[in-house]
Amino acid sequence: MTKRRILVTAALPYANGHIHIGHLVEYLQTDIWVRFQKLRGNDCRYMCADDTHGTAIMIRARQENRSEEELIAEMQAAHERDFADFDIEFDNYGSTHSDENRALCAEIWQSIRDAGLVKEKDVEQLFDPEAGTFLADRFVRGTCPKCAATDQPGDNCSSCGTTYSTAELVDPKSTLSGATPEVRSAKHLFIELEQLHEFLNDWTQCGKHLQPEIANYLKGHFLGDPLRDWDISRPAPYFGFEIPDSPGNYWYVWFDAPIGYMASTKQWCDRQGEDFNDWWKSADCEVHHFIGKDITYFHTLFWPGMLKTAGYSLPTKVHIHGFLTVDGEKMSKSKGTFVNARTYLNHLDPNYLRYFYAAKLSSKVDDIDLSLDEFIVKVNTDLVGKVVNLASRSAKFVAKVGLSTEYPDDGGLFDEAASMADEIAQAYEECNYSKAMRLIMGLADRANPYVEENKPWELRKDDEQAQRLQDVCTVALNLFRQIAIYLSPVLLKLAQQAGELLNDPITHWDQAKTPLLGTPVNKFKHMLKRVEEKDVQKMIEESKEAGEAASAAGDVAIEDRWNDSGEALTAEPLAEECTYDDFIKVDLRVARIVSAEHIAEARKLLKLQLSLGGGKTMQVFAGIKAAYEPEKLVGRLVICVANLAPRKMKFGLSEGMVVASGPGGSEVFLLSPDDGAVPGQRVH
RNA sequence: GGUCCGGUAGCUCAGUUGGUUAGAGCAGGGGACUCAUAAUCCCUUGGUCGGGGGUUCGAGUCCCUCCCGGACUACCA
Repeated sequence: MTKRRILVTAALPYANGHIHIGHLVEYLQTDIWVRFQKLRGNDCRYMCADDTHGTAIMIRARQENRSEEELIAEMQAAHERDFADFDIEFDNYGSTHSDENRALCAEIWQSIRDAGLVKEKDVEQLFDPEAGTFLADRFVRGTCPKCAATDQPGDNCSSCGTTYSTAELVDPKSTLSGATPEVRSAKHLFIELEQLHEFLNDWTQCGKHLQPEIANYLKGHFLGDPLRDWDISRPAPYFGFEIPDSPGNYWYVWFDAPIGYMASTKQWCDRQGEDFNDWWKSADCEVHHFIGKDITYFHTLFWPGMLKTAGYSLPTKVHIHGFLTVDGEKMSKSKGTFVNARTYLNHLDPNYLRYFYAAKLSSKVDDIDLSLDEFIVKVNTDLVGKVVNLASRSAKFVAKVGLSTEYPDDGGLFDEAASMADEIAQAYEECNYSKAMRLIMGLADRANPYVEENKPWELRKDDEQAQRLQDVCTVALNLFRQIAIYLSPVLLKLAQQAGELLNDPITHWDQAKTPLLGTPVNKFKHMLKRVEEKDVQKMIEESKEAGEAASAAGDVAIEDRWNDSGEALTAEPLAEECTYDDFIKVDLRVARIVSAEHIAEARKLLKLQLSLGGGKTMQVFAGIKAAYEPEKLVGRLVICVANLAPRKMKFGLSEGMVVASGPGGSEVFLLSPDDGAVPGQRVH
């Protein structure tokens, strides 16, 4: 087989936060793939870097009163430690804030200019006069222009869900300084992606570069219409690279981040004496990107467009994975399931997570779930009970004599496992690790009965059976070694231990084809501890404490025996102060729901008739369908906004709103007055 | 509402181009063994393959339709 040259990247972690177990899905998925390729003898290189630019980094550095460089250096060191401790091994780990990246950005930019893809447009954006900076959407909060909810983010309303531009916000405030931002016009540079539409259509739809569901998604959501211009610049001040031919403007972080893949490769090439063009401008070299589904659009439209225009290799494949849930839910700081890599390492062996993720990952974009109970059971039964057990139950019987010099008759077990090498390899190659793990565990399931049937513990009692004993253990240890080879992309430590035990290092996939014979066998050393439930709990507890500390930071906690989580407050911080006059503008009334009905076509809305008493009624559409059965609402009292300007909705006129708390969906909680209140009473 | 992906044993899933009585691991029940990290081995309970139609000699597998779950995406006062 010819040796493939393969360049692999994982998405660059942002320098604004620590690595957590959600990130690790990707870095482990990629690391396993790279280790597999290397084990097969391919010339495969794993490149990554910290993503360091953007407003968020600039702001944080300011808040911490230090330079951006200091901040990103510290974060990068932390990232690299976390990765290394999870046995994630990069051939080069760089930074987007590097000379190599700056040079490559300039070169690619020039190509894009030369191709006539760049145009200038004025953009109105909010500017913070006190902080002296333009504000990205998330640094502005204000009143929703549609529903008048206060303290809403700059790009969409968390109350009514409307999306809008920051310039449309009513009474906007900068979250940096609290100042009222001014609308300022600034020149921005855009890439006219539409000029590459036909190319992108072909590239995304040809069936080779993307998973089918992703190709479909792009076709449905983007490629059906003209592609929008991509706003690629940000005016100063901005932490990043200034655009050489446009002083005062900086490349938007999403321009220079993927180029960071190349810059990291460049560093490696310079160090190794390799030719950069062999990796990025060669038809003989495959380029594989591993990313999460959240950044699909940058990697499947902009990035191929940039590479194409600049004359570099296009990605051979973009492998896209889903998100991690823990016990079926989004990771949650208050539940302690938002676990940082370091917190995990404080309590558990990284190999557990490597194996568990491998057992769960497929080539689909589906989210994967880390069920903590399943995690414990799976790791213990598969790795300890089935795999390691094979070695630990047979090694000591041959510690003195070593392995037999001829491979004994094992009923075809070894050959059978050897013949599965291609099928297992294929599963790894396709990123279908769950299938690979299933096949490998099947081998362990066949190996243990062999030991059982041949009873080495009885053979050792009879000196005349010494040869037979050695043979049986030779078989068991060779079956164990085969499994360790197949698992070595996932569990390199186990492969190392197997190599040490049998005095023959595992370095190549094909070692699984030939039994190991005649080598000495070392004293068996414990290979993998069982997962203890209490350690998992301690990890969750530590994460929970960290989450609580973060949300309580800045607030003086008074004694609170209910110990309510700070999550709700964090999700939706307090609005700015208002006056009594402001408050009384809103006429809140007690109302009785006199009818409530489903609207078949509406997913979130119920149609309500509210009575304020005396025959006065109002029709209200409320987004509570997922939380309440209409028949259970009829008759109850609620609080409504009675003087809200009526609004025409898809299903009719809504004349007010009922007030409720909660994040939305099925988590909506209507307010009720205490007993005694009657419809029509005003809330003061 | 649109697009896409799923719905197979209590749980996690496998079921190749439609082809014998639908499988595995785990969990549950019973037994055995003691070399091994209370690991292992044997036996065993358990499924109208989401529902209903259709195509076919034959459907978990193909077609239609409905129901349910998830993801993305409108709208959601």
